[in-house]
Amino acid sequence: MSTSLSGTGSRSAYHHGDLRNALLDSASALAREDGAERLSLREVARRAGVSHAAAYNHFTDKNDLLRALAVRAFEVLGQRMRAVDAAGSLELEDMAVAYLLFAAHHGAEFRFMFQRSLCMPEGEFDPIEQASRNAQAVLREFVVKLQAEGRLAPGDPDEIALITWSLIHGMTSIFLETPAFKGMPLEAAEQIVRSQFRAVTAGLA
Amino acid sequence: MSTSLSGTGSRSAYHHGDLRNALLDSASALAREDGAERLSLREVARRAGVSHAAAYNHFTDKNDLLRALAVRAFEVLGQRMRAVDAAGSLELEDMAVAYLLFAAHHGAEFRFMFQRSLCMPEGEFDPIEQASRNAQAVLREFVVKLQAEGRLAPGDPDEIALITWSLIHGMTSIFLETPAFKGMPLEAAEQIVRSQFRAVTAGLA
DNA sequence: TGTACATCAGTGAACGCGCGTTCACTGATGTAC
DNA sequence: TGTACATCAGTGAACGCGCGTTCACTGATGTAC
Repeated sequence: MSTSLSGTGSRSAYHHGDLRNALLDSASALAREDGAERLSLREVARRAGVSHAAAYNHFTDKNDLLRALAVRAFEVLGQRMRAVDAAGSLELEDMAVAYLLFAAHHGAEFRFMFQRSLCMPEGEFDPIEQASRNAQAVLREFVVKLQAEGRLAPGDPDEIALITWSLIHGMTSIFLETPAFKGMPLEAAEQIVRSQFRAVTAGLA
Repeated sequence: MSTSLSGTGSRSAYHHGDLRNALLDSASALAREDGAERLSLREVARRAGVSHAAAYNHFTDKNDLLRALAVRAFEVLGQRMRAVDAAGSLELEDMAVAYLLFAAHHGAEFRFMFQRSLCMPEGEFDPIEQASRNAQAVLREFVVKLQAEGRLAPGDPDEIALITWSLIHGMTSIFLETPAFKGMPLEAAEQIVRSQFRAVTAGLA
């Protein structure tokens, strides 16, 4: 994601090739280092090695960039979850772990994904909301599959997916935010999530 | 909390009486309205009806004010939890509900309490960490009491308190942050927390 | 293959703004005698 | 009870700063002929 779309690197520095994604990468790295709320567009551009005005060729304004960051993150999350499904998993806990791992590796984006006030939507159409729904749809499809396989009790898949999503999100938040868990090795967190999820799934099966 | 400590209101506007708490109240209200990350000291003072320099008679700088906000919030949370204990409760779920209600009513402070980057401690001594430990100590004492009463299996109370705290915090975070749950009536959230906690306690008893 | 030109995607100077912080000041209050 | 004075807790002007955004510009690239 941090490599240029031009691939060859033959583009001159002047015409960057994929400045849009490079800016998002810078924003993500800076958010990780300094905190999401201290992000400035000028610093993002500086880090991407470009003048601060250059960003306006790719985003209408600062909020647009931040929103794009959240949208791109939701797309990556969706990919990770789709990969779990495609790999033939039949366990909800695999989805939960995919979510956990994504959050652990993209803690900075995570803030923008769920804390709307950081990049207030302003308009009637909220692209982050749409991206969020797309990711949740992956979980819904997975729930439908598990029901078809008899791994999950029948019932409104929307409702089950919502509850499951919330549970996954909540458990992940604990590991990201609770001071006592922050330094925990990822493998240990993964094991806890798995055992909790087995208990829950037993209840839903 | 928004009333002056002087009580009588006889103090002139010039000598405010309890500007320190008034500033914290303003900060809390503004954080709720505009988002914690957009808080400015000048706006806080403006809202308290005072010049922006006045704040420096009560706080060394902006971060000091934000830290004090988090500390005060932890103290209130501790009081709420102590009240549950003092009322003779023998159920972990009562503590969980107290936590949930506190968070629901103090969502703005909640951010400062757990998101250290908003008011970076800077120094060797972190007053927020201390305040946090004080609040957690209340839960620990409660766990000890439940164990003495035979309501909870014996075991290291520190460990049990930590797990319980994390669970409470995680569940609360779900209700505060997950879009699907944000608009949920508080009573409904309370019922969910209670039923979840009964299940967990059954496992720990 | 060369040339003219439109377009794309950068640059850097400039703007106004609100911010955090400092400062000399002053009005209000409390205390000593 | 009055007066002198120290202290407390405000005021408002001023500072420098980094920010988001705009602008005229220009270099690099792609296309038509």
